[in-house]
This record gives sequence, C-alpha cells and structure tokens, in this order.
Amino acid sequence: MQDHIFSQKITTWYHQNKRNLPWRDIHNPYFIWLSEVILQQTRVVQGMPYYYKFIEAFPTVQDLATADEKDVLRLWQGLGYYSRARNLHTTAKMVIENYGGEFPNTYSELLKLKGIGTYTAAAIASFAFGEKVAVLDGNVYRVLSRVFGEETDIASNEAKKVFTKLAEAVLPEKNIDIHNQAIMEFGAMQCTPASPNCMFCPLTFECVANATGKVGILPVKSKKVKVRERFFNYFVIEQNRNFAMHERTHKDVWSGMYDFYLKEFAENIQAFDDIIGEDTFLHNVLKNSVVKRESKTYTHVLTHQRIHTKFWHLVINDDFLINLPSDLKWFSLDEVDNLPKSTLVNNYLIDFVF
DNA sequence: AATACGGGGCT
DNA sequence: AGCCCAGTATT
Repeated sequence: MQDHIFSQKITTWYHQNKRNLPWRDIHNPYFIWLSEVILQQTRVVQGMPYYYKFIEAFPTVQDLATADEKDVLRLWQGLGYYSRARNLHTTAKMVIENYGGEFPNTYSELLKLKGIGTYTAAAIASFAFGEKVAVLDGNVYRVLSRVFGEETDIASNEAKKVFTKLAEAVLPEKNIDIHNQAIMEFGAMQCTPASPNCMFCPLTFECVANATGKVGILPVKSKKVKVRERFFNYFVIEQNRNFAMHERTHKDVWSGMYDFYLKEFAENIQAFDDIIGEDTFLHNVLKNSVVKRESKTYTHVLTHQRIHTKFWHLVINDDFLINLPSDLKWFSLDEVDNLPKSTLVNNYLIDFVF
C-alpha cells in the first residue's frame, strides 16, 4: 500500500466517524496541553469531566500557575497518576516564568517541559501549531502493527524506533493535525484492542493482520507487571469533629496527597494488639477514646499493588488534650473535604464520614 | 532496559 | 482475572 493511501483512507474515515470532543478543532495550546495530559493513560469518558473542571477553575495558564498545588491535586483527585497534576502545575509556572506566558511552539521545546514526553509534545506541536511530527500512542501502535503486520513487541525499547519510523512514513505533507487525530480516533473507535470492526473497515484489503489472520495477536505486547500485596491499617483519629491527617511525602503512591495515621505490614496481621504493637502514640489515643468503627477490609487495586486496608475509627474524648506527632495535623470536616486524597481514603470518608 | 505510577471499564 | 487506556519520569 502506498503511504498516502493510508492517510487518505484514515482521514476520510475520520471525517465520517469522529466523536465531537471539546479539545478538538481548537488551537489554544493551553487547552490542548491540558486535555493531552489528562488523557495520558486515561480514557476519554473518564477524563472528560476533569477537562471541564480544569478549564473552568483555571481558564488560563496564568490561573493554573498561581494556584496552590494542593488545589490542583484536589481537582485531579480520582483521576490517578498524580504526578501528572504536580508536573502540570510545575510546567504552568515554567511557562509563565521562562516563556513569558506563551506556550513553546515547537516539538523540541515542548519536550523540555515537565510531564510532556514524546507523545504529548507531538500532539501539542501538531494540533496547536501544525508542526509535521507524528504522534505515537497506544492507538497508533495498535493500528500500525495490524495494518503493516509489524510484530515487534510494543513493550520493547526497539519498538519505539520501529513504530516511529512507520508513523513518520505515513505522515502526509499537510493537515498533520487531522491525520494525527484520525489515526488515534481510528484506533479508539474502529481498530479497537478487542473485537475490532474489521467487517466494515476502510483498510480491509490493505491490512496485513486481516489478510494473515493475525488481528487477534497484534500488537504483540509482552511484560506483565508483578503485583505487590500491601496491608494497611488506617487510624481515623477524630476529636470534636476534627480529623488528624497526614501529607504523604515519601517516594510512594499518592505523594502529596493526604491520608490518616497509618500502620503498614507486609502481611495480613489480624490481632489488634499486634497492629498497635509498641506504638506509644496509639496507646495514648486508645486510652482516651472510643473505637467508633472497625471497617470492613477495602481492597484497593493499583497497577503494581493490591492494598488491603482496614480503617479503625477512633474518637478521642472531647476534653482530652492530645499531642499529635509532628506529621499529623487537625482539619475540620470542610478542610478535609478540600484536601487532596487518594480514592481509597476518599471511599472511606464517603462511606462513613461525609 | 526496567520499573513505578491510579483508577476505571470491558471482556 | 487480565487487559487496556491520547505516557512520563526515574532508576
């Protein structure tokens, strides 16, 4: 197949089948950047409400740059991969401070910004500025591997070179933005991972995978993540309707988000005494409080971890003066609501507190 | 070159 | 239960 035929057919399909998405057919690099970061490893339906929340809360890159990181994280709450939100904030400040508030307008310059990798740089450069650069995301990998019968393992390092070359080869001379949008939309809607619509496909006769019966095995992707089991015991410490919360700062999941006093174990410890152990703070709390609730076990599933969590809700007697460890602070219910929290912590709050 | 990083939805 | 999603940063 001639390369321009591919682009032509994909583009025609796109004009007939594309979804109407709010970040399409615009050229504001700030909005495009926002949408692309939100959509990294995230489905359109999941990201859509966040896109609207963000452009309303932060209509310009200046608004985002001057916001508190906590508020940015709070708005991102529930979307996952929170480093995206922290990097978003960092980059907004960089755009203001180092680029005079104007978004960089080339692929290579965009690549220097935090949270902008090869895909996102290509997306912004082509969508906002019409630069001739090919996007390469999960959709593009899938479409190209099937159409051209490319069997290189897309999880391998070599794949990035191989597929970039393919993606560049099919790039047309003009309307790069449309072409890039088209190939991704084609992957998302037509050439889907499971049960693609090969019966009604504009590339039926050109597609190598279709001809060789390999649609089901392409793209080839190795590598399965090994999942770590973790066991959390959260102590929800309450007094006079204030809650003791802790900001996660270490190199672990949910960095920058808030949670409760935590005792973690590598295995499932059942006995309450073993959970408490020698913790003098907890002993002090327990002597002067009532255990309001022992929750069910929440099993929170992440890509690399399964976190089995029990919440122990302790209410300290009103008049008891307690000294909190330095990493714990009191927050009213309203303040707790406004803190960025993991979905795990938020689920408990929704179930029993809010 | 490998691994960590979320959460949700589909099969 | 396994796979994937408009990937990036870090080791």
